[in-house]
Amino acid sequence: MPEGHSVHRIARQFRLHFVGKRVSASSPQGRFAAGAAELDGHVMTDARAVGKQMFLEFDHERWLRVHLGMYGAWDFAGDITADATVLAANGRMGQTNQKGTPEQSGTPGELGTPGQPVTVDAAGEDSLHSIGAPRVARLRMAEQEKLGPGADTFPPEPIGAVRVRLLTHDTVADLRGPTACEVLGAEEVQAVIARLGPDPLVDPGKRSEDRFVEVVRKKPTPIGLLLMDQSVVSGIGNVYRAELLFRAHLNPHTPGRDVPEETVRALWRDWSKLLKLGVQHGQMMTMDRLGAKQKAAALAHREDRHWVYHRAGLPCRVCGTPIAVEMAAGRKLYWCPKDQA
DNA sequence: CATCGATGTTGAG
DNA sequence: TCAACCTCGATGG
Repeated sequence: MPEGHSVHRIARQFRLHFVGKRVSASSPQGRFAAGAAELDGHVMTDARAVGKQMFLEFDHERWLRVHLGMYGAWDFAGDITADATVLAANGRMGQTNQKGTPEQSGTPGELGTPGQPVTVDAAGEDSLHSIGAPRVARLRMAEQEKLGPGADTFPPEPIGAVRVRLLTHDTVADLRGPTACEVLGAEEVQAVIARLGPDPLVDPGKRSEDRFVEVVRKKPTPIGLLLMDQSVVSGIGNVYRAELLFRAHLNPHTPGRDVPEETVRALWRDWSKLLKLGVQHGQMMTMDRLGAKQKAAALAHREDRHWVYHRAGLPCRVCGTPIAVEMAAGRKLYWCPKDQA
């Protein structure tokens, strides 16, 4: 489900609350028992996102590669600091931990205690008003971010089929429903990354733009398919594709080699901009050209958030022409037949 | 409560 | 080109 911006957000969450800490790894569901055993007891040393893929590095040169696919998600709980902007937008501030945990709060070397859940005190807060209320924040990070039901003990019981649980002394991350989850060596990680097109946040600068332009401009493949090809450019999914093409006034069927070079460059720069914006806000912001009032509506209601995505048959926000939808490589492609003629 | 569809990728045919 | 993967919110009865 998540497109590139979500995966970058998740990697950041790991950098903030896991990197530098010793991790207890397990597979409550059982399907990743061997992989978890290989990571168990090691210190997480890095967390990186490339496109929709995430790589977690451990201190014995082993990496966990995770791809969330269609419905994968990470559930974070414990001493995590949620993004107030996003949670406010979702209208569920709940029991968010607002302590502002510093990045280096963890003590490397201290092991989590999976077998012995302990009741967590609302540290430094008066608990009289919160009797019966969950004290451990739970944050689900997939395509959307939202607070979960919370918990009274740390670590909380895994909910659902948890493929991997990564536990530190004060934080926990549960992975469910991923397309890919495997332990790799550094060389294998490099091989995976080498097969991916440029990611504007990983490879900023002109070299990446040139690479993207060069590849697109030599292919007969429709631009609507090229934007979804992770070997051409990383991180774009079905929503960003539709929105980028609309913003470029570009017909999705145009062969890559027929798209004017300046338009291809504009596409790359717009993707860079939307990706940064998405990471910043924790959700897709494809209608940044709007005024403040419309922007607020877009933040509050998902259905008001896009120019063309998921708007088949509805009037184009610019010209009123009904938005068209067609299947392209098994995915729904939305576009305005007039503004993207 | 059953069913459907989804922001993705892989591999079979 | 299509099913499988395996999750969950939206929708309908």
